[in-house]
Amino acid sequence: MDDQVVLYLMPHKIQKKRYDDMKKAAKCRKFTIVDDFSPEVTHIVTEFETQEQAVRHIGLNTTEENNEQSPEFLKISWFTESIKARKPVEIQDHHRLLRNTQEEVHVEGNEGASEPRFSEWACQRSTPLKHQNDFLATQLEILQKYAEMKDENHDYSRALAFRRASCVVKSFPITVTNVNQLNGINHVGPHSKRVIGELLDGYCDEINRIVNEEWFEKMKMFTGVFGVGPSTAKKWIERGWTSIKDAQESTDISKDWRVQWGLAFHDDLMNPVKSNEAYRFTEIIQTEAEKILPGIVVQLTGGFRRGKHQGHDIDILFTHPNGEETGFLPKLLTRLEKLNMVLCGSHESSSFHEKVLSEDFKLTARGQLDHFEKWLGICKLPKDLVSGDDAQIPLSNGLEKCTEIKENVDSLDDYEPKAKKQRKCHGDNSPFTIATSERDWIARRVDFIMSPYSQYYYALVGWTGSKQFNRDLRLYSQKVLNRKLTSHGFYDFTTGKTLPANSETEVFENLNLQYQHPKNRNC
DNA sequence: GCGCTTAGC
DNA sequence: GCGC
DNA sequence: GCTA
Ligand SMILES: Nc1nc2c(ncn2[C@H]2C[C@H](O)[C@@H](COP(=O)(O)OP(=O)(O)OP(=O)(O)O)O2)c(=O)[nH]1
Ligand SMILES: [Mg+2]
Ligand SMILES: [Mg+2]
Repeated sequence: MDDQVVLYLMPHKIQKKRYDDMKKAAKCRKFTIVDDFSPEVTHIVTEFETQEQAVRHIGLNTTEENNEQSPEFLKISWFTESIKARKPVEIQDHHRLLRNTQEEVHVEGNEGASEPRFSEWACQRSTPLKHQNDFLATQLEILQKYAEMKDENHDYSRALAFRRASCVVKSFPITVTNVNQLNGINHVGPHSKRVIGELLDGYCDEINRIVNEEWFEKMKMFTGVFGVGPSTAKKWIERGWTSIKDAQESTDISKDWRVQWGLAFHDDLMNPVKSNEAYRFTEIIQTEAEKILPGIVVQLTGGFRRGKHQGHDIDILFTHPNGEETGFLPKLLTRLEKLNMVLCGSHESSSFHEKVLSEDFKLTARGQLDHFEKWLGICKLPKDLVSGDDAQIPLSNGLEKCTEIKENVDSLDDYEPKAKKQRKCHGDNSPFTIATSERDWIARRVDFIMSPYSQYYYALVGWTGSKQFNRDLRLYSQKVLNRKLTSHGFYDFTTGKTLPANSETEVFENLNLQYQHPKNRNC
């Protein structure tokens, strides 16, 4: 009788319910089963294919074989047989996990081919910007958007379904000419198939009716305002408003700073940001950032990092390899305000910073938060930086355009400017007054994010997106690996610990996923 | 029938 | 809406 | 509810 068996059942790749049932079954039969891996574990049971995969997820540094002491790595089949026998059965070779050889294991279903079979997970497929089914994807995303805006009986999930169908055709290797080509492909169900079939025949009534709906046009227009979502947009339509002007002229409009500034600068913000503009702005920010904190890493992320030529904003991620990042964002914002580049914005903190709970990051004497990780706002960018069709406008030139007060700037370093400075808004004038005044700059939505170096590569993956890629990655993490992925890390629900990553590649390795280049994350 | 990404304000 |  |  072998009473030395200590069982560890890895939760990865097992549905939560099934996992709990299995543990219960083991406990019923008086097996010694532990929740977390520890050195006294003798039998590891897992759904992973190979021992190497399992080892990586236990987070064990078992590069060396630990002689007779090392635990057995076993398939689920050993577990089920043991449950049936009501005792641990004798281990045979077919119970053991495979060992990785030099060669990657072949994916079943397409012999000899190098391409893996079409995955049900978007994060396991390549989704480039330019693909084979632009028309179909665009049309399916009309259904997505319409469902998002209708949002009656939880239409948001229907919207998700259409988005997934769209992402399938975006990553499909050939142009779809017959709907039967999508047979057996996940996330393209009867409804999407019907729509695709009709589109291929030249006419889809459902989509036609939607694009001819005035309500849909108005919803798209109003939700295009920064700070206005479907709920507010519906209220505005019910008031009888039909144009942005109607909202701008209203007196009892929301006091939310985002809506006020969003309405005032709607024309500017509707104008898409071009990639050249984003690159140049990033260089300006890098120059200023390095003055404040030498060694800082400045990375343009968001859609531009995925190779998009246009975007609705500029997303910039910062980190510092020596962990000297605390307090940087407030300094950067103060600096940009002195350069007269900031219109308005707001700070967000993070609950994931180790120090945020322990130390007193309260208010400084100047009444400003001195610790935050994210800033969302609107910046002023010189018009020639925007229009400059990649001409040879030197950066300094672009900068001067923003800074009527530039001569003073360098001597202003710790000088408190004039009267009261509002928290969310800059200057004494109203957003509308500023927007309609003569100006040589354009308003742009900007996001700044500071990440501790230990979390940087998770932040980079998260802020590179796309949003749909993130959702899929996070769902995969939860359902397949039973772990939580965020832009701060990759957590084990049971141990509460996170796996470190020192590159984007390592983030994908931790997830046991093929690396996807940013340009192929355009889900 | 249930679940559908995760987080801050 | 789609997958389990 | 809106935003990333
Ligand atoms: N996890 C998660 N990440 C998101 C979500 N929305 C956006 N992100 C991430 C992925 C995006 O690429 C990144 C920047 O957000 P943006 O709204 O700026 O999107 P993106 O830059 O991709 O497109 P854009 O051209 O700016 O419209 O933030 C979300 O709902 N969940
Ligand atoms: Mg963006
Ligand atoms: Mg953004």
